[in-house]
Formats: sequence, structure tokens, C-alpha cells
Amino acid sequence: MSEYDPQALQAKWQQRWEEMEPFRASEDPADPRERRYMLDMFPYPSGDLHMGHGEAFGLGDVVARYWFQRGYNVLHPIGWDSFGLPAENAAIKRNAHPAEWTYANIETQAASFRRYAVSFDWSRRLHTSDPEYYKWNQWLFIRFFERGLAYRKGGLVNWCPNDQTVLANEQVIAGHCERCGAEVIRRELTQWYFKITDYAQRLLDDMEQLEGGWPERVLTMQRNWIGRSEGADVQFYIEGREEPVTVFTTRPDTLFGATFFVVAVDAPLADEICAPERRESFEAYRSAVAKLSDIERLSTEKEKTGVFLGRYAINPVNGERIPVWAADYVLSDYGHGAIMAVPAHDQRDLDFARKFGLPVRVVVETGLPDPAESGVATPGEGVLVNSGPLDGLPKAEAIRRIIDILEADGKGRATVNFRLRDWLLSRQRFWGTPIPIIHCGDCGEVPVPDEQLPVTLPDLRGEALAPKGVSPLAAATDWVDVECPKCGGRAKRDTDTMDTFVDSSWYFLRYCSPGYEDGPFDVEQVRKWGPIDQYVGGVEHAVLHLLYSRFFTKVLHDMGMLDFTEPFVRLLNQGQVINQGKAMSKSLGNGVDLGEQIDAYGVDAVRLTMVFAGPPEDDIDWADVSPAASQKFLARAFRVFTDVASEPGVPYDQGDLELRRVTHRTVDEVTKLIESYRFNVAVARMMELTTAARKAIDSGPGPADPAVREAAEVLAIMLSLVAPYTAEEGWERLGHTGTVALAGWPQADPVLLVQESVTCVVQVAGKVRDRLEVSPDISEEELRALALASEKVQGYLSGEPRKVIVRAPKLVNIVP
RNA sequence: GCCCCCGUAGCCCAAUGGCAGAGGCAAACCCCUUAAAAGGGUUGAUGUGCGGGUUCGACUCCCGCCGGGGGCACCA
Repeated sequence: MSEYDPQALQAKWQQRWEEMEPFRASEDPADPRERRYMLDMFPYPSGDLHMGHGEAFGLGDVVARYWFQRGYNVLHPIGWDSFGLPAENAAIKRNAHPAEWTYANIETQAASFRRYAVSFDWSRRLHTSDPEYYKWNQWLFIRFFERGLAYRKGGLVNWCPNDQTVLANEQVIAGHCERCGAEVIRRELTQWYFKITDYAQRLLDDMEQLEGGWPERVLTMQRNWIGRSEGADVQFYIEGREEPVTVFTTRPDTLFGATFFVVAVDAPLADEICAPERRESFEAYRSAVAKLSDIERLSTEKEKTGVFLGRYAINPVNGERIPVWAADYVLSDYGHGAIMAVPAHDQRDLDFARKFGLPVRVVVETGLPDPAESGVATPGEGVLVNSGPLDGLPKAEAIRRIIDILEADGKGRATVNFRLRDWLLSRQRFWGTPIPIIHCGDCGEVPVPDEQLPVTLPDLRGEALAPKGVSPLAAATDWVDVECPKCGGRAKRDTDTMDTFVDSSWYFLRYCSPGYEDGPFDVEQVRKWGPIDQYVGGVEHAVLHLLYSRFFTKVLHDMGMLDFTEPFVRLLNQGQVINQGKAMSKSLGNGVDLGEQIDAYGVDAVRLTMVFAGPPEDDIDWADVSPAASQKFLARAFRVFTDVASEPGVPYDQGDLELRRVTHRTVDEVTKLIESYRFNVAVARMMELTTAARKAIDSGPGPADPAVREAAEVLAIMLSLVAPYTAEEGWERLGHTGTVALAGWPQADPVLLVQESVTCVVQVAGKVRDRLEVSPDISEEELRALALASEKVQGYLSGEPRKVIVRAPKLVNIVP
């Protein structure tokens, strides 16, 4: 049988691999091999694997399998992010328990992964919904709580009316729920938070380590998200109020240009200071704003709105009385929820001033038209005017000066503000990790003692899980009512569950010691395996999972449990698989099913198509690629394997030199291409090698030549990164036993990389006029003489050339 | 509005200062075949979105447009 039958190969080799377990990471401390940790973002079990999984895991597997071939001790684990809403919704619909749906899907995906031939170490498999896993979420939560990094507070939060739960800031994308797309509203609720803001500066600073290893755009997104800005806190007294109000400004130099003062309409301060005669209009305005969605409210297109509060603030540097307004363009949860408004030099303040007829005073002379007339604020560089002690100073100097003055008078200080908010982690849903806190009337928030962990979920199913605005756990009274661990009195469990992003913030550490029972992970094992050398996943997690994981890593580092501060050394964002220019969707009816593609073309052809389609970070339009053509190529390669007529062990050095050169050049290039993630080009080189081998068999030295065997063996090994089934069968047909996956990466012989002669292009005025066959180590002088002596070149020259540029050995350019 | 990335053959994509084409798809033609399929082979730019500039030399670097994609966008 030399017919290429992908389905038969799949059945055969899947079973063999299960027996061999070739991809188990070695825990032997005496193992001398260098270690590597390769990880794909773990999947959510929402049914079977789809095209996106096919691409991401296919690309990751190229890296992992390359490392296996290089002889590293590779950790390449798999698990499931198995808590989350879809399971709960499915359970309500089917009157079942979320676990049933979840674990059934996990088994389906696991089987598909095995068929897809991803080089996982299956022995380390984990599921975040297992009590053995989420126990450690709870343990970590308590450690965070003890360190003041987990706390509860009231305030306005994002609420998804569809999912009936709160969301973290990161999970609101342009005013919509990251999960379901529903428009998010604001609600006043008491919730649990992780104090990620304590780590804002370090999250920013440590990005330096990631430079070059992470895509630039992910770093940019994180920088934007963290949003550091330098400036000053300045204290303003408000007439009739004892305590001063602090505002944050990045432009303290413009303090003399402040002509009014704005408080966020939804800040408690606005309510507090509103004058009685303004109460009615203030409250009308406040409720009008409350009705607006975030999208409407935050739109920059929207006209400025606001109301005068009937009060005045005192400018701390010149004693000027300025009116206090409430407006929705000032955000209650950034800075101090109040600002000094400098309309001349801030567009937002100017828009507001022009709408309500407030004065505009230029204090920085920029040479641009007067903002009061032009309507365009002048935020740029300039020299200070109308500013007392700052007059005549340029902007940067004025900022330093005024901060000195404010600090000396105790009226302000230099400070830094971040856009990043604390991570809201409590959720009012069932299928997640219970928050391990007991609320006691006397003792307050009491952590569940470690020895009582895990706090497991009560057995709720079907209708009992229906969203009702509070966690379904609250209804399980026998679960909720407990003794206070501290005083023994009557107390109640916290009924919220954790955001599932908590689960995924440290799972990569658990893989290092998945069965470990004395902590979330074995510190020694993580020291050995961590950090992750290569992480692969979608860019949609740029400010979600990737930011949270970085935060967790830093906290765990501070707890002395990790010796590194960044979890992912290198990150690859694969593109999306789309169809006919659009994302696949049910409504468009353009979905492509991974399983069906595999049934039609085979695993190897589908994987090859994904890898060959283009650079890994580019989207793949399935309408532009051809799995059928991939299958054809694999059949062609397979025929090369079966045509080889020599036995293993023949001396290659007696083989055809020309083919050997092609083989070794291919090894050299493919090695470099794989290491620089240019997998599509690497595949192109493999195709060329296949063609060269074909030619050698048909019209060259013939199938028995040792060079043909060498080419075929190299091809099988390189192909094993992308098309493991075809490579295995080919390897076996070539007379080898064991698995090609561990055959070892070939090494290019430098002697065979040296070319005997090179074609040198001779240009006259940039146009090619002759080609010379020269030795690759020809000297500049020699080549110059040779080029000038060329008859073809002479025809274009009249007299001495003005200039001759020699780039030995490839090019000579003569300027006549 | 601001910032970033990308525009190469009908299509997907190589070439990162030195001969515009490596690879694939599609197309046309040839060989093989009684025929078809399978298989083997041959063929493609007058110049790299447009206009300038730097250079002996530009797809590549710089400036300005056009087109596409992405990120951020009342964060004081």
C-alpha cells in the first residue's frame, strides 16, 4: 500500500502515540536536558473545538514539536477553563447541573485534541471547576485578603442586565459586556475587589522585560489601559465647607487660568455641597444623567451638560472665587472626582465654558489664536502669562515651579494618577469559585480557615440557577448558614463566586505540579519550569487575562512563592480564522466546522493549511486557502518517502552532491525560519525540498541514491512539526522504528552550505548588463576587474567610469 | 480626533538597501492515458496604492496623500 490515506494514518498513529506517550515532561531532577515551557491559552469547554482552536493549537504545536526535536525537556500541558456562564445557562435550559454539560464537553474536546495530534503531556490535565483546583483559588484569595489586596467596598459598578452580574472594568468593551454583548449599566453595589492598582507602576515598569517578546500592540494596549499620568494634587477650599477638596491636574502650571470648578455629578461631593436653591435642578440633572448609558455618556460627540451648584471655590494661588458646577464629563472614579477647569488650555473645559458663558483666560502664550474666539483650546507649549510668579516661564519649568510653591504652602503636591481601577472580582452567579469569607455580625469578614477549604458549591441545578440579581448560592440556606470560625456565633457565607479570570490567572503555575496538595503549586517545580517560554493566544485578552496574570505573578513573587516577576516571556497572538472576509457566525451562515474539514481532508492537511496560509498573526480567510491543495502536497511528500529505495544507515556523503546541498540549505533556512516564527515560509521551503527530491528520484540520481534518503528523512522530521501523521508513517516507511517526533532536529553541514560559485550581477547605471559566475570568496579588486573586462559591460561604457560599487561576490554597479 | 500596522501577479503570500518571485491557489498549454481522473512538466509584473525625496542603487529608508485593518478616545 503506497496510497496516501490520511484517515487510516490517523487511526493507526493515534493509538501508537497513546502507547508511547512521547510528550511526557520529565520530572527527573537528574535529567540533563534544558527545559522549555510552551503553553496555549487553555480552552473554555463550549462544545467541540472550532477552527480558531485548530489554528492556535496548530501554531503552538509547531513550537512545542520543534523543541521536542531539539532535544529539550518540554512542558506542554493542557487543561480546561471550565467554570463560567454558558454551562450555567445550559443547565437552566436542560434542568441539569452545569457540571454535566461542562465535563461532557471537556471529554469531546479532549478526544478532538488527541485526534488533532497536539503534543500534550496528558498526565498534567486540569479543570478549574474541580474542587482540587478551585480550593487553591480560595486559598489564594485568603492570602490576598490577609495582605489587604482583596477588599470589599460599595460604589457604582458595571452591571450586565443580561448575565445578571457585575463586571470588571476590563470586561466592559465600549460600554458592552465582553461576554454577551449586552449594554452595561451602572449600579450602586458592595463588591469584592483585588487591589491591582497597588501594582500599577510595576505592571508598567516590568513591560520593559517584555519588549521584543510580546507583540508591540499588546504592550501599547496595556500601557493605555494602565494610563499613568503625572501631575499634581491641588487643594481648593469651597466657601462654607470646612475641609478642602483635592483635584488632580496634569497642568498645575495653568492654575491661574482656572475660571471655574467642576464636580462629577454622581460624586457624593456634588450632593453634599449643592446649595439649597439649586437642589431641584441638580437632582433633575443627576437623574437625567443616571438614565444615560455609558456609551451615550462617554461619547465625545455629545454636547457638554451640567448645572451650577450655587457655590464657589477659592483658587489657592490667587484667592479668586470661581463657580462650582456639576457635570458628567468629569468622572467620579478617576482622580478625586472633581477638577479645576482651565478652558483656555483644555478643550473639554473650553466646550463647557462656551456652552455656559463662563470666562476664558489665557495663561500660556502659545502664539495660536485666542481660544475664546477660535473655540480651539491651546494645550501645547508656550510661555506663562497672567500667572504671577510663573510669568515668563516655559511650560515645563512653570510646572516644576508651581509644584514647589504649592508644596511649600501645603496646598498641593506632585503626584501620579492611573486610569487603571481595582479589579472587581465578585460575581452573582453559581458556576464559579465560592468566595471563602464568612460574614459575622460581631467579627465582620472572617476568612474560612485553610483546613476547611475547599468551600464547595452546594448541589443546585436547573431552575435553582436562574439569574435573579443575587447569587443563586444565597438561596441554599443550609449552605449559607454557618458558625463564625472566630467566635462560633451565627454567621453567613459570602454568596458570590469569583470571576473566572481568577482561575486563569495562575493555572499555568499549577501545571508544574498538578496534583500538589500542600499549596496551589510546588514552589520547587515552578522554579524548575517557570516562567513560560512561549505563550500562544488571542489578542482579545490583551487587557484581560494577560494583565490579571501579570498581576497575580507579581503578588505571588512578593509572597516569596515565585522567583520571576513576569509569567510569559514570549507571546504570540495568532490571527482569526474568518470566511469570505467576515468573522464566522451563525447569522451569516458562513461557519466552517473543524471536524468536517478534518473528515474531508485529514488532520495534517488542515494543520498545514493553517500554518501555511500566511504569517501566524495574520487572519486566515478560509475562502482564500485550499486544504485540498495541502492534502495534495502531503501525498506528494508521502510518495517521496515510499519511493526511497535505499536502507537506513547508507552513507549520505556518497550521495548526490547537488541534492545534498539543497537538503542542507533547507535545514539551515527552515531552522532560522522556525525560530523567527515564519512558519509559512518554512513550509514553502519544505515544499521546495520535496520538489528537489522528486526530481532526483525521477530524472536525477534515482531512488537508491543516499542523498535521496537524506532528503526524505530530513523532510519527514521537519514535516513532523506540522503534519505529524504523514511524517510518522513516512518515517516508518523509511525503515525507522519509534516516533519521528523525537528523531532529533537535523543539523546543516557548513561545508555543504558553501556554494561553489555565485552568480554576480553586473549593472551599468543600475541596469543589469551581465552575469558572472564567480567564486563566493572572490576579492573586491578581482571582481571589479572582471566586471570591467566584460564585453557586454564595455558596450555600455565610453571611457573611464565615474564610480564602481563592488559588493562581492553578488553585485557590481558601474556608474558611467 | 490621536496613535499603530498593512497595500507586491486574478487570489494567498516571499523578497528589509543590491537581479521584483521563493512557495501555494487559480488559469492556459504540454507529457502520460483509448479517454478521464491521478501523476509529471512549462508559462506570468514595463514595475511593488499614488506623488515627491535620499542613494551608485529603494518593495525596503524619509515626507505628503489615497485605500484597508486595529487600538485609544470626555481619564483632567
